[in-house]
Amino acid sequence: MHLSEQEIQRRSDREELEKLGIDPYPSETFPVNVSTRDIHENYEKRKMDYKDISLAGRMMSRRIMGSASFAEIQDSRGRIQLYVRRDDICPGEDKTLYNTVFKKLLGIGDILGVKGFVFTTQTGEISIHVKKLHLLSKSLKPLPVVKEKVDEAGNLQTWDAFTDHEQRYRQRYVDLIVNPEVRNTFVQRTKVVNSIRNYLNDRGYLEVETPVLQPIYGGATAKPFKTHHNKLDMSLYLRIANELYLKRLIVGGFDGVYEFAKDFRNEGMSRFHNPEFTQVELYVAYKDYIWMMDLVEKMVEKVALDLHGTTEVQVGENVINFQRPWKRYTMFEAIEHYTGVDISGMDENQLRETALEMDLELDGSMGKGKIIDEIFGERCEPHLIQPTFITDYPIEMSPLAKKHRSKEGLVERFEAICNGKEVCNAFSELNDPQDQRERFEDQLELGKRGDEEAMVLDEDYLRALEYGLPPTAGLGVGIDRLVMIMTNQNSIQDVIFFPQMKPEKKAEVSSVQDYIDHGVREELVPILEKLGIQTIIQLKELNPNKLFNDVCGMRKKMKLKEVKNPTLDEVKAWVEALN
RNA sequence: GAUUCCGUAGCUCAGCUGGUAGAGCAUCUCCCUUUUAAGGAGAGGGUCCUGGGUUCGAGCCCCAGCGGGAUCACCA
Repeated sequence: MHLSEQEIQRRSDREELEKLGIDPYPSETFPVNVSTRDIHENYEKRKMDYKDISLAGRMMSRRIMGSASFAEIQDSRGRIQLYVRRDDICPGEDKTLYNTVFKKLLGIGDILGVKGFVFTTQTGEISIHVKKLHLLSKSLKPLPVVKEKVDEAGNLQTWDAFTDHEQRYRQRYVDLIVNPEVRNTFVQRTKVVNSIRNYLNDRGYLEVETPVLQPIYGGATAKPFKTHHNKLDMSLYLRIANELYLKRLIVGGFDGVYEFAKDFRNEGMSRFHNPEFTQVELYVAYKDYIWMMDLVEKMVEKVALDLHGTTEVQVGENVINFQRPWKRYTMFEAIEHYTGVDISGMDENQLRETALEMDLELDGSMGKGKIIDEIFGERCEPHLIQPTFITDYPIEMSPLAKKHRSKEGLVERFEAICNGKEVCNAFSELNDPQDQRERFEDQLELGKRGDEEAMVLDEDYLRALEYGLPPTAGLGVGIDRLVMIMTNQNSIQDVIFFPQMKPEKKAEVSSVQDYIDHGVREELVPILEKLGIQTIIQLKELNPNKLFNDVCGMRKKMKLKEVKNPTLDEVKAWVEALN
């Protein structure tokens, strides 16, 4: 493994610490009695309470000014400045702890425990005057150092920010250490989930768990991930939704169930799509979609209030206001409003023509429902910035929703659209088993026409419906997208800790032992590595005379006086062994 | 999957028409009793993503690949 200069330095610092009898990874607990946030919030009010404090965290900066130093330590809540004076942490004659350990062997990124008292410096910064200093964990990787300053206007300026998306997502731990707003986004994410969970629990709905591995996937139109169970020797699918299982539970007699579900869809990725994502689905017996619209409005309004204390949320250029009531359009009204065309009476051919006139791309597998969905998705959805309910969808695109009580060809379904994207989907659940069977059969037909997302027929679900599903309202809320809006993030990757990425490629590198086994003296290995040789195989292609010269030259350049040069015969042996 | 942009030191980024690689921070050494992104002085640090090609000569030009971003498509 190739180590950078700084990594080698840190490994050597670690060894020096051990030689001084300091365990770089001690096992004893370090008692903490205060957080940085507690100090910042309460010190001014209750100064006497902060005379004997104990705090742990990661050292983020260090400024040495002779026999006194300043450092910043970061815990899970924030940062605070440390004031470390030589004669305080080294009261006796031996000044090693300050001069050697603190000034030389510790570094940015190390996790420290400190004991002392809180005070305010001459420049007015609340700080900890350190009396005792403990190393709790030595960091061997240099941390990207981000400097920040609040200017007179109150704006946060940053220098050398850690911004590379690939590194931030692959090494989220580093992202979290150096970019505090990232941590905050994820705290907010959990608040969104808690807010919804509390809302639903307060109404007496039961949080449940249903299978992730499903023999028949269902509940949505999407392509699944397929896997295999060895002992049962059968195919299983990672769920694309949990809808059908939750409704089985309503059949079983629960009157309100919900689940925060990780769902998996084997489709494209974008800033709105990760292969695994989170939805909360809720089913409530003896209710309909109109009732559910009220619930969504109240619940999401509460989420905004819980997070921000207001119903208004800044999202990109827009301020989105979640205050009830939200606008409501039927799907046909929305299309007419944004395109001027009334499609409510059209058959499939007329719809196809209309869509083509709007320059939309269609393919042969698209039925009536998909075409309408295409028109809506292209011409209406992007315009819907403020939260808006779209109701009464065509029956063809909603195989699990109940027929509309009064409008022919439609179902009792709504979506809430916000910032141009769907954030939830709900309907009065179809509970007529015969109708449901026919809808599944229509889906099979679509599947035969080439629609890869068409649903498959689930006999067990139909059997459950035959026992009788009460009238039920169902809801799915995309948590990732709701969090994106609530936290003003532009990409789903910024609200998922570990978004899916291609694996990092590992460069093939021979180990020192590989070289020794090949007859290369250990002390010569760093020279070969320095010459850019990664694997022993590479030696095969080299001219032994040139390699001999290069090794001797590099030994001189690296000033390795104690290393004996190889002989030409030695080098020839390395190369010939491979040819 | 398509289009397009990007990949240079631990981090952020320069690098001209092709002429053997630079800055700030970080690191190291020395000096220094309270500083506010930054105390002073000095030093070291590079597979210029990878592999081919063109050329006397490639970080730069051409081709292929890998990884990532953005937009579009599919979708939530």
